[in-house]
Amino acid sequence: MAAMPELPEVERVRRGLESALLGRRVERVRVFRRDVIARPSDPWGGFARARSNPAPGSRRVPAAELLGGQAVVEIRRHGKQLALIGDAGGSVLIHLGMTGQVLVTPPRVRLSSSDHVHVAWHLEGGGRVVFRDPRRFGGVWTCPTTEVLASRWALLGPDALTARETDLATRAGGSSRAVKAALLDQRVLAGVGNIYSDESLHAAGIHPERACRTLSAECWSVLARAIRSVLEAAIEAGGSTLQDGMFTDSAGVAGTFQARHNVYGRAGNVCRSCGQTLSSAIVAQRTTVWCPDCQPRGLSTTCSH
DNA sequence: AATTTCTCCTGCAAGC
DNA sequence: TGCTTGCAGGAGAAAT
Repeated sequence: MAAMPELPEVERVRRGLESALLGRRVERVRVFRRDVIARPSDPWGGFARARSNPAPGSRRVPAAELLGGQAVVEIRRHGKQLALIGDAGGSVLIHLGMTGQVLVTPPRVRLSSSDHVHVAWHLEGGGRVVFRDPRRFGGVWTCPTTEVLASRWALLGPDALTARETDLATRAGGSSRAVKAALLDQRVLAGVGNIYSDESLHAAGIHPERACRTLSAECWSVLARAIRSVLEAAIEAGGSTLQDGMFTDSAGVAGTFQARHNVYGRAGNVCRSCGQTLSSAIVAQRTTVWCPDCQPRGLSTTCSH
């Protein structure tokens, strides 16, 4: 029901920011909520930040640390994370969490923290980029150098858009966990969340509860290909925007891939491939939907393809 | 050591 | 109609 930015949605945002922000200089930065900002060097990488505004003892973040006065020279993405690179070498890492958005808005639209806008970057010559996130599972991390950014991203697995079967088999192959749990683990594979794990497993014909160690090399290969093709199709369709859908790209445009979901959100409906009723259960703490015919639970070491 | 469960937060929907 | 309850989930911390 909620709309979660996974890799395709973040990639749409990245592309939008590339056209709106690249080469532009940040004139002024406004911070409405200090507690969404941290540094990778903060305790636990700043993830366990205090939840009050401002957090007790939290510092005022210098504008230069948030790209103030700098031109944006590059916009990168790894998995679900986005980074704006400034011409002084520093960068701002943004994670959208569940309900985060990065929007390019006209300067005259009035903003406040009651709109859940937490940070606003005013651009030289007009225009503005804002980070808003009602549920505040997302956040902003300031990285003094691209090395700091790279070291943080090194904690993640390979980007799901380019990951190969050997990446998956090496990082998860021997595990007893359910294959869905492995796909959701960002240290295994970066960028896949609940929607695209279910869609990919359906496309690959693999049951979400199959233990990783029961998957053959052939299965991992089929799965890696399915992940890439599902993500590519989703990017092409502008990502998935669900009913209470927070997700839009940086211009506020919703995606259309939700209309092509084959399993996510369709429990009890019929499988579009075979007509069987789709099953649902909690797997890896997430609502999970699959087709009992297309994705046999079987203990065999081959997938259904 | 590996894996599972709990927690954070808000808005929407279902149920009485 | 208006309240309460439940649910959605990314990812670290805590528990197993």
